[in-house]
Amino acid sequence: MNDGRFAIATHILTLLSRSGGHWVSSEFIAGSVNINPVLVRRETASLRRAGIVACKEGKNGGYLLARESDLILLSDVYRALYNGPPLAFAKNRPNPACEVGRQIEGHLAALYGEAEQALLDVLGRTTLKAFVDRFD
Amino acid sequence: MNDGRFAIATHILTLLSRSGGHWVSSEFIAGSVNINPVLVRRETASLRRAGIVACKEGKNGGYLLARESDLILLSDVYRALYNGPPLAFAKNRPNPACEVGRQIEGHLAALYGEAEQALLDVLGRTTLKAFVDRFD
DNA sequence: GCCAGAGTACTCGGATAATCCATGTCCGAGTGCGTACGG
DNA sequence: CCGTACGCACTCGGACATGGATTATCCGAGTACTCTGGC
Repeated sequence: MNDGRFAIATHILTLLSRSGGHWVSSEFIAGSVNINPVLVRRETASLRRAGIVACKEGKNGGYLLARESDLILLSDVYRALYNGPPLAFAKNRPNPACEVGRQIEGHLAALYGEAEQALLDVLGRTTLKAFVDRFD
Repeated sequence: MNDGRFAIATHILTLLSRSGGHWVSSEFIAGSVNINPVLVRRETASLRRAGIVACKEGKNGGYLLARESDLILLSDVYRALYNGPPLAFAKNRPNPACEVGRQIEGHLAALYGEAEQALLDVLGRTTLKAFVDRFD
């Protein structure tokens, strides 16, 4: 979560929520977030697969919220981005010949499960609309 | 947190907790975690700055818990590793000319604060000793 | 004046190249043990 | 035989290469608006 992707996604959705139902291009979004338009499309791809945003190609195309902002929970956004396997150990597996190495993945997975659930509880308490309403 | 650093640190501390008060070298730890010894030293450097582990150079040197394992909370470990500024936006600052871009960092920081606190609450409920006791 | 059709402009999506950070390798600093020499 | 001093082996810590992943550039696919020609 602290890799910036959630921040980008939230920024995108905030812009879409304030667009008044108009299609917003990735280039415009990129200008506000101050990143490359391709990165915007990367994130919107995840959000689109999760059914949070809709896209339209061609002239005057862009992105739009797929449903009302008060029906989008920030936990939905989190899940849309991090729906992969729980990455307790990304690359190197611990040494199975070591008593600790053999068991730690399971224990860490349990701990991570608790932690992630707590995170989702917090994010699930806030809708996108509530978040956007905090802006002037 | 999902970058593997916490997993490595927890693994290290588990090994130290089971060492029976003997100094454990970074190379031995690396063998169990299955990573390069330098990465172990990187993490122990953070843990040492936080006063969680002690180190000794020279022959028969290595690392040791700086205090009893039931006095080390997993939240202490988390704070030791991620004590930097809240990285809501790591690299590119949002466009200040945009109404959303100007405000989103603050709103995200508030949200991240809540989320991180929930995480710390979970981790703060478990001591290193309790975690290690789950191993056979 | 009105309709149809092609052209054009604009946008998303994916493939390929460049950049950056995490990882790995190497070398210096420090410490304890072993050994050898002198008393 | 005992004490001291030197040398060596081992370990941490930081500086400099390397590799893979993130980021940026480019090109193709698709859609709506526009302009032109015909009726």
